[in-house]
Amino acid sequence: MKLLTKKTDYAIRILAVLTKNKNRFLSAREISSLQNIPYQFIRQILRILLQHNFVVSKEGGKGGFKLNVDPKNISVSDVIQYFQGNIMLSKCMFRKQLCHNRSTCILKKEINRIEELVEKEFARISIAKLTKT
Amino acid sequence: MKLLTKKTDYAIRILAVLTKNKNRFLSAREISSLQNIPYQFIRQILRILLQHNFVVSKEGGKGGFKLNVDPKNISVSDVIQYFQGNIMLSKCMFRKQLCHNRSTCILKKEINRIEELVEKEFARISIAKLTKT
DNA sequence: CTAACTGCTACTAAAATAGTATCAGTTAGG
DNA sequence: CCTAACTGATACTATTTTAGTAGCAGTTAG
Repeated sequence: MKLLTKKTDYAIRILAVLTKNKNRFLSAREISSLQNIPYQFIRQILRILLQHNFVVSKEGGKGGFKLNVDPKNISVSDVIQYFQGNIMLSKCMFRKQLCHNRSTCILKKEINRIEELVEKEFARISIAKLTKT
Repeated sequence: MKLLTKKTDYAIRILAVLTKNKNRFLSAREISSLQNIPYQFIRQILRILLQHNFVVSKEGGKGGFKLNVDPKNISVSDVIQYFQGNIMLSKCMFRKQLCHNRSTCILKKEINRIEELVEKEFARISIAKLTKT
């Protein structure tokens, strides 16, 4: 049961670090060494965070990344969305062949219910909450 | 977010079929065609179910597998245990390097909490419940 | 005796995750 | 106006996990 991949985990940690340094640009290199995340990997993650406007960037010397949203308004499930795809993806792939099989359908229903539960729980955890001392 | 692997999913479906045929031995071949599960794959899964005494087997012609427990007493999380390993495995792998980083620890704590929640939910779903018409 | 079974071991294939390399373009600061 | 320190973007490779296969030895009903 791996709820979060490393990418997601790193992304959250990056956002947490940026939250603690709201007012300046942190370079990929800097965050990488602060959090022990491989440099090239962090660059990839930062680009995704950038694309989804979680952060803004500044190019050139002394450039880097800065938070672009209120950490109260980013939840772990928002991050999951972009790094692991939609949290709710099991749409009864067995429908055609197997819905005559009642137990399969019930299982899918239960899984969906639990996935929703997980999603809600992650939605309640904001980056702000994680960085609160 | 994939809560169940195919192996687990199949295992549950196998147990459900066996529940519906409590009083006779079903061969791997039979279950395979009933549930559209690849034959060799199902054999693997059945062997694991056997090793953990979920089922008993009979060798030779007309042999096969039969449920060995009360389906009320098998939960989805029991099955997960054997096919996906312990549901609760994230033991703060970052402890050494990162627990000075408060946010990481809080995240781990939250993940653990959610994993526990998932485990409890799956524990409440028995095979009997899944096969109830 | 043999076809239909299971027991067991050891594979291969495919997909997802994790991590790397590299080049082009930007900019602060000497 | 050069250059070192940056980001933008693309395209890889490596590792791990999941999914599925092959095949032989031994058992048993008929």
